[in-house]
Amino acid sequence: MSTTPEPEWLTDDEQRAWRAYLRATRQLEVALDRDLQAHGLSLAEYEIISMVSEAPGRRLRMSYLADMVVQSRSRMTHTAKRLEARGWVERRPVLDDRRGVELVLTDEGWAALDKASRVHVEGVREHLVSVLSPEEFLALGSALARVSAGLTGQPGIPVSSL
Amino acid sequence: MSTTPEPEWLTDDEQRAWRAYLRATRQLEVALDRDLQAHGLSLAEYEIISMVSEAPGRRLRMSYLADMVVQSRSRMTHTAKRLEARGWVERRPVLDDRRGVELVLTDEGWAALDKASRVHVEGVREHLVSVLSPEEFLALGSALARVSAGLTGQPGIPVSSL
DNA sequence: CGCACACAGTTGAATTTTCAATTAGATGTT
DNA sequence: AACATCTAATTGAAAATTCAACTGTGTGCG
Repeated sequence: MSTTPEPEWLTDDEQRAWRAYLRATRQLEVALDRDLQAHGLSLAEYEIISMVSEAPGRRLRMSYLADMVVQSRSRMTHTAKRLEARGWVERRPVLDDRRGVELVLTDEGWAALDKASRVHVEGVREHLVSVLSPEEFLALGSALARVSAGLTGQPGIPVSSL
Repeated sequence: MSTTPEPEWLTDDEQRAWRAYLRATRQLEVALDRDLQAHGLSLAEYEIISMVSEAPGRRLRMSYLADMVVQSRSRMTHTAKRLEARGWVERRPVLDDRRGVELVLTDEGWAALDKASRVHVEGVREHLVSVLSPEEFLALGSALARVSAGLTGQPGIPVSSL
Protein backbone atom coordinates (compact mmCIF):
# COMPACT_ATOMS: atom_id res chain seq x y z
CA MET A 1 0.00 0.00 0.00
CA SER A 2 1.06 3.58 -0.62
CA THR A 3 0.86 6.54 1.72
CA THR A 4 -1.76 9.11 0.96
CA PRO A 5 -0.02 12.13 -0.54
CA GLU A 6 -0.09 15.09 1.79
CA PRO A 7 -2.29 17.85 0.47
CA GLU A 8 -0.83 21.29 0.05
CA TRP A 9 -1.62 22.74 3.45
CA LEU A 10 -2.29 26.43 3.88
CA THR A 11 0.59 28.66 4.90
CA ASP A 12 0.18 30.69 8.06
CA ASP A 13 -0.75 33.74 6.03
CA GLU A 14 -3.24 31.83 4.00
CA GLN A 15 -4.67 30.23 7.09
CA ARG A 16 -5.15 33.62 8.67
CA ALA A 17 -6.82 34.92 5.53
CA TRP A 18 -9.14 31.96 5.35
CA ARG A 19 -10.11 32.26 8.99
CA ALA A 20 -10.81 35.93 8.51
CA TYR A 21 -12.95 35.08 5.54
CA LEU A 22 -15.05 32.61 7.47
CA ARG A 23 -15.52 34.81 10.46
CA ALA A 24 -16.21 38.01 8.60
CA THR A 25 -18.70 36.51 6.20
CA ARG A 26 -20.64 34.98 9.07
CA GLN A 27 -20.56 38.07 11.19
CA LEU A 28 -21.74 40.15 8.29
CA GLU A 29 -24.56 37.77 7.57
CA VAL A 30 -25.66 37.82 11.17
CA ALA A 31 -25.54 41.61 11.34
CA LEU A 32 -27.50 42.14 8.15
CA ASP A 33 -29.98 39.49 9.15
CA ARG A 34 -30.56 41.05 12.51
CA ASP A 35 -31.33 44.41 10.96
CA LEU A 36 -33.80 42.90 8.52
CA GLN A 37 -35.51 40.83 11.21
CA ALA A 38 -36.82 44.05 12.61
CA HIS A 39 -38.71 44.44 9.35
CA GLY A 40 -39.99 40.91 9.43
CA LEU A 41 -37.78 39.19 6.91
CA SER A 42 -34.58 37.25 6.73
CA LEU A 43 -31.66 38.08 4.48
CA ALA A 44 -32.49 35.07 2.31
CA GLU A 45 -36.06 36.25 1.90
CA TYR A 46 -34.89 39.75 1.20
CA GLU A 47 -32.63 38.56 -1.56
CA ILE A 48 -35.48 36.73 -3.19
CA ILE A 49 -37.98 39.53 -3.30
CA SER A 50 -35.22 41.95 -4.16
CA MET A 51 -34.32 39.93 -7.24
CA VAL A 52 -37.94 39.56 -8.22
CA SER A 53 -38.51 43.28 -7.88
CA GLU A 54 -35.83 44.04 -10.45
CA ALA A 55 -37.04 41.57 -13.04
CA PRO A 56 -39.26 42.76 -15.89
CA GLY A 57 -42.86 42.28 -14.84
CA ARG A 58 -41.71 41.86 -11.26
CA ARG A 59 -41.77 38.13 -11.81
CA LEU A 60 -39.16 35.38 -11.82
CA ARG A 61 -39.16 31.64 -12.05
CA MET A 62 -38.59 29.48 -9.02
CA SER A 63 -35.70 27.53 -10.45
CA TYR A 64 -33.92 30.64 -11.67
CA LEU A 65 -34.33 32.27 -8.29
CA ALA A 66 -33.11 29.17 -6.51
CA ASP A 67 -29.95 29.25 -8.59
CA MET A 68 -29.37 32.95 -8.10
CA VAL A 69 -29.74 32.97 -4.36
CA VAL A 70 -28.11 29.57 -4.01
CA GLN A 71 -30.89 27.71 -2.29
CA SER A 72 -32.21 24.24 -2.92
CA ARG A 73 -35.42 24.03 -4.88
CA SER A 74 -37.10 22.52 -1.91
CA ARG A 75 -36.11 25.39 0.30
CA MET A 76 -37.23 27.78 -2.40
CA THR A 77 -40.66 26.19 -2.40
CA HIS A 78 -41.03 26.41 1.37
CA THR A 79 -39.83 29.97 1.48
CA ALA A 80 -42.10 30.98 -1.37
CA LYS A 81 -45.02 29.52 0.51
CA ARG A 82 -44.22 31.65 3.52
CA LEU A 83 -43.79 34.78 1.45
CA GLU A 84 -47.09 34.05 -0.22
CA ALA A 85 -48.78 33.57 3.13
CA ARG A 86 -47.62 37.06 4.06
CA GLY A 87 -49.10 38.37 0.87
CA TRP A 88 -45.80 39.57 -0.53
CA VAL A 89 -45.70 37.33 -3.57
CA GLU A 90 -48.09 35.34 -5.70
CA ARG A 91 -47.28 32.11 -7.47
CA ARG A 92 -48.41 31.78 -11.02
CA PRO A 93 -48.02 29.02 -13.56
CA VAL A 94 -45.71 29.77 -16.47
CA LEU A 95 -47.38 29.93 -19.87
CA ASP A 96 -44.97 28.07 -22.12
CA ASP A 97 -43.67 25.55 -19.63
CA ARG A 98 -46.39 23.88 -17.70
CA ARG A 99 -43.96 22.57 -15.13
CA GLY A 100 -42.90 26.07 -14.28
CA VAL A 101 -44.00 28.47 -11.58
CA GLU A 102 -43.11 32.08 -11.28
CA LEU A 103 -43.12 34.35 -8.29
CA VAL A 104 -44.79 37.71 -8.77
CA LEU A 105 -44.16 40.51 -6.33
CA THR A 106 -47.36 42.07 -4.97
CA ASP A 107 -47.76 45.72 -4.05
CA GLU A 108 -47.51 44.76 -0.40
CA GLY A 109 -44.31 42.94 -1.20
CA TRP A 110 -42.98 45.97 -2.98
CA ALA A 111 -43.81 48.17 -0.02
CA ALA A 112 -42.15 45.79 2.42
CA LEU A 113 -39.09 45.63 0.21
CA ASP A 114 -38.96 49.38 -0.05
CA LYS A 115 -38.73 49.76 3.69
CA ALA A 116 -36.36 46.87 4.19
CA SER A 117 -34.01 47.95 1.43
CA ARG A 118 -33.17 51.17 3.24
CA VAL A 119 -32.11 49.28 6.31
CA HIS A 120 -30.25 46.83 4.18
CA VAL A 121 -28.09 49.29 2.24
CA GLU A 122 -27.26 51.11 5.37
CA GLY A 123 -26.08 47.88 6.90
CA VAL A 124 -24.02 46.96 3.90
CA ARG A 125 -22.46 50.40 3.81
CA GLU A 126 -21.76 50.54 7.49
CA HIS A 127 -20.39 47.08 7.98
CA LEU A 128 -18.69 46.40 4.69
CA VAL A 129 -18.32 49.22 2.21
CA SER A 130 -17.29 51.92 4.63
CA VAL A 131 -14.64 49.71 6.17
CA LEU A 132 -12.87 49.29 2.85
CA SER A 133 -11.48 51.71 0.34
CA PRO A 134 -13.56 51.96 -2.83
CA GLU A 135 -10.88 50.14 -4.81
CA GLU A 136 -10.67 47.46 -2.19
CA PHE A 137 -14.38 46.87 -2.25
CA LEU A 138 -14.55 46.63 -6.02
CA ALA A 139 -11.52 44.36 -6.04
CA LEU A 140 -13.25 42.13 -3.56
CA GLY A 141 -16.27 42.09 -5.81
CA SER A 142 -14.34 41.13 -8.89
CA ALA A 143 -12.35 38.49 -7.04
CA LEU A 144 -15.49 36.90 -5.72
CA ALA A 145 -17.19 37.16 -9.08
CA ARG A 146 -14.45 34.92 -10.38
CA VAL A 147 -14.86 32.55 -7.46
CA SER A 148 -18.56 32.42 -8.19
CA ALA A 149 -17.99 31.76 -11.86
CA GLY A 150 -15.66 28.92 -11.01
CA LEU A 151 -18.27 27.44 -8.73
CA THR A 152 -21.22 27.89 -11.04
CA GLY A 153 -22.53 25.02 -13.06
CA GLN A 154 -20.00 22.45 -11.92
CA PRO A 155 -22.15 20.51 -9.48
CA GLY A 156 -20.15 17.79 -7.89
CA ILE A 157 -18.37 15.85 -10.56
CA PRO A 158 -15.76 18.34 -11.72
CA VAL A 159 -12.98 16.26 -13.25
CA SER A 160 -12.41 13.47 -15.72
CA SER A 161 -15.84 12.81 -17.27
CA LEU A 162 -15.39 12.68 -21.08
CA MET B 1 -44.17 65.45 8.93
CA SER B 2 -40.88 65.17 7.10
CA THR B 3 -39.86 62.82 4.32
CA THR B 4 -37.51 60.02 5.23
CA PRO B 5 -34.08 60.92 3.91
CA GLU B 6 -33.03 58.67 1.07
CA PRO B 7 -30.20 56.36 2.06
CA GLU B 8 -27.09 56.37 -0.03
CA TRP B 9 -27.97 53.64 -2.51
CA LEU B 10 -25.30 51.46 -4.01
CA THR B 11 -23.90 52.43 -7.40
CA ASP B 12 -24.16 49.89 -10.19
CA ASP B 13 -20.58 48.81 -9.62
CA GLU B 14 -21.11 48.48 -5.93
CA GLN B 15 -24.32 46.60 -6.47
CA ARG B 16 -22.57 44.15 -8.75
CA ALA B 17 -19.79 43.68 -6.21
CA TRP B 18 -22.27 43.10 -3.44
CA ARG B 19 -24.25 40.58 -5.43
CA ALA B 20 -21.06 38.76 -6.32
CA TYR B 21 -20.15 38.69 -2.66
CA LEU B 22 -23.44 37.15 -1.65
CA ARG B 23 -23.48 34.56 -4.35
CA ALA B 24 -19.85 33.54 -4.13
CA THR B 25 -19.83 33.21 -0.36
CA ARG B 26 -22.92 31.00 -0.47
CA GLN B 27 -21.68 28.89 -3.32
CA LEU B 28 -18.38 28.38 -1.59
CA GLU B 29 -20.08 27.40 1.62
CA VAL B 30 -22.25 24.90 -0.19
CA ALA B 31 -19.30 23.40 -2.06
CA LEU B 32 -17.14 23.03 1.03
CA ASP B 33 -20.05 21.68 2.99
CA ARG B 34 -20.83 19.09 0.37
CA ASP B 35 -17.27 17.81 0.41
CA LEU B 36 -17.23 17.51 4.17
CA GLN B 37 -20.62 15.79 4.28
CA ALA B 38 -18.96 12.81 2.68
CA HIS B 39 -16.87 12.58 5.84
CA GLY B 40 -19.84 12.92 8.10
CA LEU B 41 -19.57 16.50 9.25
CA SER B 42 -20.76 19.94 8.32
CA LEU B 43 -18.53 22.94 7.77
CA ALA B 44 -19.73 24.43 11.03
CA GLU B 45 -18.83 21.28 12.91
CA TYR B 46 -15.50 21.12 11.14
CA GLU B 47 -14.66 24.64 12.21
CA ILE B 48 -15.39 23.79 15.79
CA ILE B 49 -13.26 20.70 16.12
CA SER B 50 -10.60 22.33 14.01
CA MET B 51 -10.33 25.21 16.45
CA VAL B 52 -10.35 22.89 19.41
CA SER B 53 -7.59 20.79 17.89
CA GLU B 54 -5.25 23.77 17.72
CA ALA B 55 -5.81 24.91 21.27
CA PRO B 56 -3.36 23.91 23.99
CA GLY B 57 -4.62 20.74 25.59
CA ARG B 58 -7.01 20.28 22.69
CA ARG B 59 -9.67 21.97 24.74
CA LEU B 60 -11.65 25.15 24.44
CA ARG B 61 -14.53 26.76 26.21
CA MET B 62 -18.00 26.76 24.76
CA SER B 63 -18.51 30.48 24.88
CA TYR B 64 -15.15 31.20 23.31
CA LEU B 65 -15.87 28.75 20.53
CA ALA B 66 -19.31 30.19 19.99
CA ASP B 67 -17.76 33.62 19.50
CA MET B 68 -15.05 32.39 17.19
CA VAL B 69 -17.27 30.45 14.85
CA VAL B 70 -20.10 32.96 15.16
CA GLN B 71 -22.80 30.72 16.47
CA SER B 72 -25.34 31.32 19.19
CA ARG B 73 -24.60 29.69 22.51
CA SER B 74 -27.71 27.62 22.14
CA ARG B 75 -26.60 26.31 18.79
CA MET B 76 -23.19 25.64 20.24
CA THR B 77 -24.75 23.50 22.95
CA HIS B 78 -26.81 21.47 20.51
CA THR B 79 -23.91 20.96 18.16
CA ALA B 80 -21.60 19.98 21.00
CA LYS B 81 -24.11 17.41 22.08
CA ARG B 82 -24.10 15.85 18.63
CA LEU B 83 -20.33 15.86 18.42
CA GLU B 84 -20.20 14.24 21.82
CA ALA B 85 -22.71 11.59 20.74
CA ARG B 86 -20.36 10.72 17.90
CA GLY B 87 -17.54 10.43 20.37
CA TRP B 88 -15.49 13.19 18.83
CA VAL B 89 -15.50 15.50 21.82
CA GLU B 90 -16.03 15.32 25.54
CA ARG B 91 -17.52 18.04 27.67
CA ARG B 92 -15.79 18.81 30.89
CA PRO B 93 -16.48 21.35 33.60
CA VAL B 94 -13.96 24.15 33.90
CA LEU B 95 -11.98 24.22 37.13
CA ASP B 96 -11.93 27.87 38.08
CA ASP B 97 -15.30 28.87 36.72
CA ARG B 98 -18.07 26.56 37.74
CA ARG B 99 -20.39 27.96 35.11
CA GLY B 100 -17.98 26.98 32.38
CA VAL B 101 -17.75 23.95 30.15
CA GLU B 102 -14.96 23.07 27.82
CA LEU B 103 -14.89 20.84 24.80
CA VAL B 104 -12.05 18.37 24.65
CA LEU B 105 -11.19 16.66 21.39
CA THR B 106 -10.99 12.89 21.68
CA ASP B 107 -8.64 10.70 19.69
CA GLU B 108 -11.53 9.69 17.48
CA GLY B 109 -12.28 13.34 16.94
CA TRP B 110 -8.68 13.95 16.02
CA ALA B 111 -8.74 11.11 13.54
CA ALA B 112 -11.94 12.33 11.95
CA LEU B 113 -10.53 15.82 11.72
CA ASP B 114 -7.34 14.52 10.16
CA LYS B 115 -9.24 12.93 7.31
CA ALA B 116 -11.67 15.77 6.85
CA SER B 117 -8.99 18.43 6.86
CA ARG B 118 -7.42 17.03 3.72
CA VAL B 119 -10.66 17.28 1.84
CA HIS B 120 -11.23 20.70 3.28
CA VAL B 121 -7.94 22.29 2.25
CA GLU B 122 -8.26 20.85 -1.18
CA GLY B 123 -11.67 22.42 -1.50
CA VAL B 124 -10.48 25.77 -0.25
CA ARG B 125 -7.55 25.68 -2.64
CA GLU B 126 -9.55 24.56 -5.62
CA HIS B 127 -12.52 26.84 -5.22
CA LEU B 128 -10.99 29.91 -3.69
CA VAL B 129 -7.23 30.18 -3.47
CA SER B 130 -6.40 28.88 -6.92
CA VAL B 131 -8.89 31.21 -8.54
CA LEU B 132 -7.13 34.26 -7.15
CA SER B 133 -3.60 35.52 -7.33
CA PRO B 134 -1.68 35.13 -4.07
CA GLU B 135 -1.77 38.89 -3.52
CA GLU B 136 -5.46 38.98 -4.24
CA PHE B 137 -6.18 36.25 -1.74
CA LEU B 138 -4.17 37.86 1.00
CA ALA B 139 -5.74 41.21 0.21
CA LEU B 140 -9.14 39.63 0.55
CA GLY B 141 -8.07 38.23 3.88
CA SER B 142 -6.87 41.52 5.24
CA ALA B 143 -9.92 43.35 3.98
CA LEU B 144 -12.23 40.87 5.63
CA ALA B 145 -10.16 40.90 8.79
CA ARG B 146 -10.99 44.57 9.04
CA VAL B 147 -14.65 43.89 8.36
CA SER B 148 -14.61 41.30 11.09
CA ALA B 149 -12.92 43.64 13.52
CA GLY B 150 -15.54 46.26 12.81
CA LEU B 151 -18.28 43.77 13.48
CA THR B 152 -16.77 42.25 16.60
CA GLY B 153 -17.97 43.27 19.98
CA GLN B 154 -20.49 45.82 18.85
CA PRO B 155 -23.68 43.83 19.38
CA GLY B 156 -26.67 45.77 18.24
CA ILE B 157 -26.61 49.12 19.93
CA PRO B 158 -23.63 50.74 18.26
CA VAL B 159 -24.17 54.46 18.70
CA SER B 160 -25.04 57.02 21.33
CA SER B 161 -25.54 54.97 24.50
CA LEU B 162 -24.18 56.78 27.63
C1' DC C 1 -23.16 40.47 54.13
C1' DG C 2 -26.85 41.01 50.82
C1' DC C 3 -28.58 42.33 46.72
C1' DA C 4 -28.80 43.47 41.84
C1' DC C 5 -27.00 42.35 37.70
C1' DA C 6 -24.07 40.07 34.29
C1' DC C 7 -22.42 35.82 32.29
C1' DA C 8 -22.20 30.62 30.86
C1' DG C 9 -24.68 27.23 29.50
C1' DT C 10 -28.81 24.40 28.93
C1' DT C 11 -33.59 23.20 27.66
C1' DG C 12 -37.58 22.32 24.88
C1' DA C 13 -40.78 24.11 21.70
C1' DA C 14 -41.38 26.65 17.39
C1' DT C 15 -39.46 27.53 13.04
C1' DT C 16 -36.59 26.63 9.27
C1' DT C 17 -33.82 23.77 6.41
C1' DT C 18 -32.52 19.42 4.54
C1' DC C 19 -33.38 15.01 2.66
C1' DA C 20 -35.53 11.51 0.08
C1' DA C 21 -39.33 10.50 -2.46
C1' DT C 22 -42.97 11.78 -5.72
C1' DT C 23 -45.74 14.09 -9.47
C1' DA C 24 -45.90 16.00 -13.81
C1' DG C 25 -44.30 17.88 -17.94
C1' DA C 26 -40.43 18.52 -21.44
C1' DT C 27 -36.93 16.45 -24.58
C1' DG C 28 -34.54 13.29 -27.36
C1' DT C 29 -34.13 8.88 -29.73
C1' DT C 30 -35.42 5.16 -32.28
C1' DA D 1 -45.78 6.50 -31.11
C1' DA D 2 -43.10 4.63 -27.27
C1' DC D 3 -39.41 4.83 -24.39
C1' DA D 4 -35.98 6.52 -21.37
C1' DT D 5 -34.20 10.47 -19.38
C1' DC D 6 -34.09 15.06 -17.72
C1' DT D 7 -36.04 19.18 -15.54
C1' DA D 8 -39.43 21.87 -12.36
C1' DA D 9 -41.57 21.89 -8.47
C1' DT D 10 -43.78 20.00 -4.46
C1' DT D 11 -44.39 17.09 -0.28
C1' DG D 12 -43.80 15.48 4.37
C1' DA D 13 -40.80 13.70 7.65
C1' DA D 14 -36.20 14.16 9.77
C1' DA D 15 -32.63 17.07 11.30
C1' DA D 16 -30.79 21.43 12.46
C1' DT D 17 -31.41 26.17 14.07
C1' DT D 18 -33.65 29.83 16.51
C1' DC D 19 -36.08 31.68 20.24
C1' DA D 20 -37.48 32.54 24.85
C1' DA D 21 -37.32 31.01 29.32
C1' DC D 22 -34.58 29.22 32.99
C1' DT D 23 -30.70 27.44 36.25
C1' DG D 24 -26.44 28.36 38.30
C1' DT D 25 -22.58 31.02 39.24
C1' DG D 26 -19.45 35.09 39.15
C1' DT D 27 -18.98 40.27 40.15
C1' DG D 28 -19.51 44.79 41.87
C1' DC D 29 -21.11 47.65 45.33
C1' DG D 30 -23.65 49.92 49.17
